[in-house]
Amino acid sequence: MLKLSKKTEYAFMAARHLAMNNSGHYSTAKEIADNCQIPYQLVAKVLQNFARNKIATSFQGAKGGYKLNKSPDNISLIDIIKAVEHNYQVTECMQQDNSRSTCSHLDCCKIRDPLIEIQRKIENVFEQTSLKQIL
Amino acid sequence: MLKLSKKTEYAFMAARHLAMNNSGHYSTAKEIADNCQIPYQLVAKVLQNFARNKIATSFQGAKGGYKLNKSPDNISLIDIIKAVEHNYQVTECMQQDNSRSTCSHLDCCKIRDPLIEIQRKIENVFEQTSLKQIL
DNA sequence: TTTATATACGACTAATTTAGTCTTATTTAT
DNA sequence: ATAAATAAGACTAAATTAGTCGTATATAAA
Repeated sequence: MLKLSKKTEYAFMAARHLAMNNSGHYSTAKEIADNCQIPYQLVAKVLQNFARNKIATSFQGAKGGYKLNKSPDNISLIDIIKAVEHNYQVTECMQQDNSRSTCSHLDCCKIRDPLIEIQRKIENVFEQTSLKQIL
Repeated sequence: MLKLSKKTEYAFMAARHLAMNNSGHYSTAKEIADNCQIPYQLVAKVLQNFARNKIATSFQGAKGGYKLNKSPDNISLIDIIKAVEHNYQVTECMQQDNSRSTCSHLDCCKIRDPLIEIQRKIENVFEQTSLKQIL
């Protein structure tokens, strides 16, 4: 429990790679996959998510690739997480697409509200850590 | 990702139930299962874990059950989590039974050390929240 | 001393989620 | 044209999580 998914780990690695590339050319999915030894298709999707979420800009075609939109100290880990994870809430009943009413534990479950506070604190940890800090 | 398992949710609920029982008799697995609408066998195991980890004391036989060993403000959520979850680390490579050498990402993976710090902060959130706070 | 009611616990199965692959379309520099 | 890249959905495999079953043991009370 509370384990980061590979998707998030790969996203951190890919973001790190993009942040450290100052060679002029755009970083490609293949390059990152090879360099970090992670499956090509997975990095590719992570990078597509970065582009969709404005963390990076993509350039299609030959000599294409990705570059970060902001400097690493202006990108927080929560931005990266939110870009690749559909749901990163600590409990199911906190997930956006779940209304409270779907909880099967009814009124017995009084742990939801205190857990929301915990969720907030954990999110804060990721929000306060910038990409620069993991370079 | 970062989702608490049902096991942990059930553990929080069961601990809450134990904490609020001042009726004199020991709380049984069946009672908690019925009251909280969670599968009997699962609560039973959670409670067994509580007993093994000295969070609660068990009494076998008829009129048996469980009672907490400490007052709710002296039990932190991390105690409860550690009692029921074998591994609660945020990344695989942080899990006790994994040495660094098993990481397939080799030296490319520089995210481990910063994540250890994040792990520490998250653990801290659970450590600083007592059972009393979720009653 | 038998019965009913509990915990203890390992083995197993089912369900869900996560990880990874395959395929096809589109874009663009050369 | 061709090669090299992103874009994206459908699919499969693997792993984890959730839940069940069966059996042993302990104990209060009839």
